[in-house]
Amino acid sequence: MLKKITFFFSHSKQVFPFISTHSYTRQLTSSSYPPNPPSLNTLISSGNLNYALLEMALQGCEMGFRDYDTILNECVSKRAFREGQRVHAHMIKTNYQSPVYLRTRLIVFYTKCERLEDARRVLDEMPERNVVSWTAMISGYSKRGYDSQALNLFVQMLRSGTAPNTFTFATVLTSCTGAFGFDHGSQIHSLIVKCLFESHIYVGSSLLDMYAKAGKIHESRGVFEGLPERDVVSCTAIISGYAQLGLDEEALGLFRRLQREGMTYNYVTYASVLTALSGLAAFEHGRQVHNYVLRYEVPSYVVLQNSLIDMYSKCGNLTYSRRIFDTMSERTVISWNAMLVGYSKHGKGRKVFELFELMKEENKVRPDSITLLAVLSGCSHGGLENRGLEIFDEMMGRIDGVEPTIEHYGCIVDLLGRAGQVEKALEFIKQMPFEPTVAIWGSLLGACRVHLNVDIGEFVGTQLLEIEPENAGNYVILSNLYAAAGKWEDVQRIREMMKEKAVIKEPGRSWTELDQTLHTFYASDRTHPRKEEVFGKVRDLSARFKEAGYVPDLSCVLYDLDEEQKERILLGHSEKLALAFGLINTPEGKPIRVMKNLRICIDCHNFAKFVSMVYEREVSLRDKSRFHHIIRGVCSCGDYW
DNA sequence: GTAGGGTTAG
Repeated sequence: MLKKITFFFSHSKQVFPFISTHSYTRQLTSSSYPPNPPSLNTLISSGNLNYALLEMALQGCEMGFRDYDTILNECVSKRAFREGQRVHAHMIKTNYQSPVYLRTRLIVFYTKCERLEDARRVLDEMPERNVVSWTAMISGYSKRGYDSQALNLFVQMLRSGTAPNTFTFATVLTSCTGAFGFDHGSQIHSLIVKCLFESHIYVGSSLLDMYAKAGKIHESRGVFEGLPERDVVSCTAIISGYAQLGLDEEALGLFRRLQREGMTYNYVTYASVLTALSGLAAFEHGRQVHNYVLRYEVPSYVVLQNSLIDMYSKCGNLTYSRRIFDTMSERTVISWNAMLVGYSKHGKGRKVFELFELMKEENKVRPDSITLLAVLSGCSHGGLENRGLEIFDEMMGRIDGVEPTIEHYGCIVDLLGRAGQVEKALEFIKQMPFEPTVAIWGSLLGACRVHLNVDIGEFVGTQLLEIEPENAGNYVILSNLYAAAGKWEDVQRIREMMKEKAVIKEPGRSWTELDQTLHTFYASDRTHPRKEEVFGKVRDLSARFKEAGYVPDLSCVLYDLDEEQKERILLGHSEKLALAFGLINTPEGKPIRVMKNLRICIDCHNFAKFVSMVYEREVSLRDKSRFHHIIRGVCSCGDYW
């Protein structure tokens, strides 16, 4: 199938008007000494909080509503916790009867200073509350990620008979995430409809985002299309909804449509567009976005740089990623993680380790759970088993360190399995404080296949088929293992089981970029306009490679067919079609880049090695989880993935 | 006095 992404940044002048930054300095003229001592409000608004507080104390001040209001406002904007606390104490000491308005300010003050318990105490002690005080507290919980507290408080608010307003709904919907997000969110949606707020732009964008995050993209789109007006946030929310679900082409298509319709965008929109481009590995398009972003320096520039690091890495160009990383004036933990993950997925274990050391040395940003995942997986794939184990032990032993999750344990299973220590990996699984997941069994099964451990492989495979009988991939790996061990009866048995139970979820799809167009191929594709030419090329390649020693791995086909038919199926694999297409259309010596939506099969991996040897081409193949850089028949993955 | 979208992994 031919999918062309139109060159959607071609009208740069209208689309991205040049943004000039004006800076001007305002000379503050110093006035003569004031004839009268400054009033409390003047002191506060001049920003001299401490002086204001001192005045307050010295005068044993009779503070009024306006004084408290102004000073608390100042404390909120400066996040001045100690000072605000003193103001609160002053209110209590002088027995000031705060109105709802000021108590709400106190709630906001405490939530902004991340003192949720203090904020809640203020709310709980209020003699009367209104919708704003409830919403301020709900918002405090939501922003800090205390979703269940936010939802509980929302329910309490409803029970108290206070009607939510648009602020409340827009806020509380952001806490509808995770396992029950959709249940809560759709109930709240009903309330919104009843209150006639469905068309409200803030409520609507929060609502469509809730649906998108729950994976209900049709509902999300429905809300979006029903909005009477659109703005940058609602447009970005729907685009990012598609992108985050991996519906990259849809995200870009919608972006183009909205762009034609005159949508405005900002750095968040760019970040979402980059996510979609990364998914497609659309290098040239990504580079264009980079060009525009360079002119779009905003305070959140670091977010965009993080997206760019990731985009270049997912497009196979780590050099560009590192260049951005090195020139950043400020780095967040995400910047480090994006770079570390990049090295790790490209199989560059030593680079991962070096960068991690640099991160610790710089000591500006604390490693988090994702950092450790990247480092452990990098060590595992880069042959640095001992380093990986050391880091894991260190992590377990430290109080201030990262709490190990099941994923971290999974990395260690992978690391041991990859190093050939299959028994040790099994022991490790048995001692974990977690129930093993399908990912963990799957990783060990892969190790059993590579290291030909049929006994453990059988045990692991059986566990896996029980937990996840519908996943066709598990049958394939187990069958590969039996085939490699020459146990043909078992291969037959697995094939029968698969026919009975397995569901092939997603069809294999590969694509390659040529002249800013993505050419997509499905297995045994009959839709691409140049299919005859491509199939012919694959057949030629196969014949040529056989002379050089290529033997088709028929164990990758689980259908009950004769050998000739099996070979025909193998030759129709989408990766081979995309590789052949790349060979036809690119000049000699140019690296070939192919992307695949699933994991690459053993036979195609081997086929790609022959492409690299016979044609002396570098082949870069990105599958679902990692890169395979193949040079002269040797793959960066070390034949283990 | 209260509000919506974003970047790393899976």
